[in-house]
Order: sequence, then structure tokens, then C-alpha cells
Amino acid sequence: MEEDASTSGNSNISPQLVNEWIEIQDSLKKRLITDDEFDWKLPPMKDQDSEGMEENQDSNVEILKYVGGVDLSFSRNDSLIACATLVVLDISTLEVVHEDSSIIKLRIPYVPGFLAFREAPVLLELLKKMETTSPTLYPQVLMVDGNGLLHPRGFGLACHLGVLADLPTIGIGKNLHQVDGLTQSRVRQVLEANGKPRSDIFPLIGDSGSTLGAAMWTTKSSLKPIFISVGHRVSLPSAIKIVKLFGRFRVPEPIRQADIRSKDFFRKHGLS
DNA sequence: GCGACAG
DNA sequence: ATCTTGTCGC
Repeated sequence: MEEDASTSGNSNISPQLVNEWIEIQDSLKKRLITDDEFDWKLPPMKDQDSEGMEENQDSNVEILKYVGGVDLSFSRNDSLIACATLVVLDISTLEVVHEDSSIIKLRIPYVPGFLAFREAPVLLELLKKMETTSPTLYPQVLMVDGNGLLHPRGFGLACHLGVLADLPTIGIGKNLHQVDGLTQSRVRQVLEANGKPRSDIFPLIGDSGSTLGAAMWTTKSSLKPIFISVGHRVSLPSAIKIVKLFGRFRVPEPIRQADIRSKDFFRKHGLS
């Protein structure tokens, strides 16, 4: 009788519910901010386009220090059981200064385009908990494993989480979600057209003409790019600069750590 | 009808 | 997301 809520292409979800979800996304989208709107400033860049003149101005503003990352891992035995993890890194040391995980039983299946309804609730709990538990380490910006504007209705998990938590967020996808005419093959074509795969960035412009995000080859050796998109209160250029602060692996360190620690947490509390 | 479809 | 070995690389 029990349905596997993690099965994709699931029929357990009614059209009515999906319509409700769409309404919620459209409603929350009215509160979405896609420009820079935060009370800190980006740290001075190393070799980037030296716009130094304006970077060192306003000196009463604090510099970005705490970047968060969230991710979920799943049990191989029971696909309904998941572990959500929130980590916060200090960008000056790249060390994890805060970590918290929560094991939960998922009640909503993964439906393409509606990932937020499955994962956002737990992540919001972790954030809210931290707000009272470790307010001094609370992230100034959060990296989310999932897309932001790069979404069928322009409101992916990163946007959803950002609006509900009223926190600056950046969407990081490891695979391209086909949107507005953008396809993997098209991204490859861009790659070939521009030469060899190096540490480069290409804007993802849909058929509609709008820039939905950027494909970024974070490592010289990475054949596959990551897909960055605006979540909430952080512009794409700023999001890219922030991702560049963690250029050691293909996946930005905050999300990579959340992923690693989420899986480790499972091993400690049961049969993976 | 067929293929695509974040995690 | 998860099922999976070796392997190339820093």
C-alpha cells in the first residue's frame, strides 16, 4: 500500500497538488530579489577584473566571512529516509565553523521542477535552529545544491529557500535542467566553439533572450561544468565571484562539505 | 508518439 | 539522490 515517495516519474502526486505548488511558487516569486541586496561586501579579488576603484570605498561595511552550504543525502535501504546538512565555512580559512544535520522521513516525492517542496522544509528548520543556537556564525550567504532562476518557472530551490529564509542564496546545479531552450548539447557547442575546456564561464542565455545563469568550469580538469544561477538577493556577477572563492574542486567547498558530512552523519547513525 | 525532466 | 572498481591526479 505504501508508495515510494522517492520514485521519480511518480504517480502519487495529484494534478491538483501540482497546481497548488505552482501557485505557491508564483506567489513567493513576487518577493524574489535578483539584485545585490546584502549588508556586507565581497572580499577584494585576486586576479579578477580590477575594478579596485569602487571595491575599497565604503569602509564601514563588513566583508563577507561566513558562507553556508546545504545538501541532502539518502539512505540506500530506505529511500524515504534522508539526512539534511547545513555547514558554514569561514572564507578566510576555508574551514567548517558550523555543522548541523537532521535525519528525516520524506513525505513528498521528487518531482522535476518542484524540488523545493521536498527539500526546503528541513533546510529551513536547520537555518531557523541555527539562528538561535549560533547566531554569530549564521551564514551571510547560502549556497544551495539545486537551481535558482535556472528553473522552468524561474523559481528553483535556491530562490524558494532564499525567500522563505530571507537570506541571500546562490543556486548550484551539477546537471543542467533543460529550461528555455537550453540543452547540454548546446552548452557543449559553446565549449567547442570557444576552444579548450579551462577554468571558464559562459552565460546561459535562453531562447527568450534572458540570462538564466552561467556554466562554469571550476577546475582546469573538470570536463563537466557546474551551473550557477541567482537564488535571492545576490546578482549573477556577485554569485560567480563568490563561487570563485572556492576554486579547489568542481563543486564549491560549502556544498561539497555539506554533501560529505551529510553522508558521514548517516554512517554514524545507522546502516548508511 | 518520443524524448527531457535540478536532487 | 542511490546502486558501484579502478584509476588518474594533486
